[in-house]
Amino acid sequence: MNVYSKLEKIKGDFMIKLSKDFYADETTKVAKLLLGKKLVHICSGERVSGRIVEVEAYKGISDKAAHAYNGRKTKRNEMLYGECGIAYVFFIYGMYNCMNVVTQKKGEPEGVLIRALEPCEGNEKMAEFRFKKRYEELSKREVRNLTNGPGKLCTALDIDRKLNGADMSGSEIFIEDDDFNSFKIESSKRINIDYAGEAKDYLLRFYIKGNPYVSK
DNA sequence: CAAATGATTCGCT
DNA sequence: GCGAATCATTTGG
Repeated sequence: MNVYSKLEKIKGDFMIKLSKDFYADETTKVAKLLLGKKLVHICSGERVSGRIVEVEAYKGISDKAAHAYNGRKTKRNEMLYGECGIAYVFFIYGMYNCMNVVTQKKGEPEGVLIRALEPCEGNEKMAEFRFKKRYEELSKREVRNLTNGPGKLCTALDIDRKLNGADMSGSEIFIEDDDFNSFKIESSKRINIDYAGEAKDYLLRFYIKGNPYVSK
């Protein structure tokens, strides 16, 4: 399977943008493969990006924690039912956005929640979006809290519902493989899904062992 | 440090 | 109305 659509040369390094095919696979497998990849949003022509260090798999119809559990389909979650490789961005707790990438085949409403990033490029823009300050002015605590949670990373990368349905292989928001592979994967229960019955105990959260930007 | 609490809006029942 | 795939702040040790 050719999972790569494009080879791009940026700042002297080879970056490979993940194509739609990458996301067509089984959700848990895609979730683990996304660890170490780089999420990029082009903001006013500038690359703002972070390495994916924490994800959760949501297994759709059979998963009590998933928005599409039992085939539930609404205006809000309809993106999950479409083609894979699409962004599903939803608004939560009155204030925050969370971002998923849709996986598997059309009609299989599954996805991977991006839960934390390690900042890579565009630190000045991230500092502005998150704290309305210059990067140099951030406290140590603010630097550590730039992108270490699903709502935080959306604020830092200026991701909101205007990107719901965006093609993740397009030119505005996408994920790159830059061959970062030197890490161990840990798994755990998913976060803040106490309502989900037996599904709350599934080990569908994956993160890079020891990475300081994994959410607390 | 950990635990508790308030913020604030949308989508669905 | 109510609860939500969250976070910042405060409080107490």
